[in-house]
Amino acid sequence: MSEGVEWALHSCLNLTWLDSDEAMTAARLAAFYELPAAYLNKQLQALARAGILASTSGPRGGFRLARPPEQITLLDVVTAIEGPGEAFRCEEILRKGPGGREDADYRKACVVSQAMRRAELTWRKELAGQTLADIKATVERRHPRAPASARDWFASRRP
Amino acid sequence: MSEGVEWALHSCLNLTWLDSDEAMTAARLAAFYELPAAYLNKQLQALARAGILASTSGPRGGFRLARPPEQITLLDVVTAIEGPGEAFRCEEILRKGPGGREDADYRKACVVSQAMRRAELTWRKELAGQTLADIKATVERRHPRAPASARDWFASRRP
DNA sequence: GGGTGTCTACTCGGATAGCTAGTGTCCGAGTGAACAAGG
DNA sequence: CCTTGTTCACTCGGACACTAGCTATCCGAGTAGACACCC
Repeated sequence: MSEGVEWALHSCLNLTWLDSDEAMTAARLAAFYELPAAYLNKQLQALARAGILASTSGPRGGFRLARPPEQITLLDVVTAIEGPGEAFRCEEILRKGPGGREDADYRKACVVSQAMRRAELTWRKELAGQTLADIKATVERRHPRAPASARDWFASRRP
Repeated sequence: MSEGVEWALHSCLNLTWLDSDEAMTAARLAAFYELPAAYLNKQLQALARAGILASTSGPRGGFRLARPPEQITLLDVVTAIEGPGEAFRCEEILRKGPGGREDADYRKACVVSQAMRRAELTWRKELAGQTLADIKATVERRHPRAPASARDWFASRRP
């Protein structure tokens, strides 16, 4: 799995602690974790294309959450970065086998494919069951000073 | 996920239909699905290193299951090919952040990492709950002629 | 005929290239704010 | 003082190199069977 998923999740989490009308620069989000700014920008672009973030150009521009954290699941973020394809992609090798039929859809018929798909479905379901708001709440419960600390850091680094 | 996982799973399934004392050549297993023989051989080597297959060299040599299908889970095969590392590898970017501690283990402490790890655990659990024997039984129930058909094909292609 | 040594063909095993996709960087288009000038 | 036009710094967005890991291939080490030869 791509490294950008971790960056995207933490960046989205940081955005939940901001005023929703305020936009955050990719450069500042990157500086928070000492990440390469240009590359994080690329990942945030993907999130914007997926409708998770809203981006505005020019001065005072940047990224902000496109919808409330309750409506952003971890699966949304992962899918935006990794793409919609499944991790286990059935290439239907049964078709090339002796009893293979050209018209059959082995993604559905193949038992191996089904088993792998079912496992991946539980993974997706687990990720879809956790929203950004849940993560935010858990972090705030365990580390109550984290949000204010992050806000202060971003405020102190304001240009 | 690597393409070899699909090949490995189907090859192991074919091996369940063989007499346990008979070894199957990588070349013949590859010919069954028209796969590149040398590359499949590489994947089977990984399965052998993991203790899933037993390999014997020389004439009448090849691969066979190292233990009964009931004791080989899908997770075993996936892990053998993909390696033991997790798909989401937490790089602990929190350590580089403002409140980061050098001594903390963010793979355990980070809420994001926990959520991703939990999802991946359900995936692993689902894969670990399915053995090669289960797959074999399901295939034989849905396509009763499949085992004999495969056996005949391998027999007809015996050098 | 039976035993034995050699030979050969066959198989795995690891070392070796090629290629796609993830990683990282850069510069340009667009934009909104700030500023200066004029009414 | 207020309005308006211009300028300009700032930001995203996509286009361009670089790297790592997956894909694919090849040849060598080892082995088990077959064969020929000798007793």
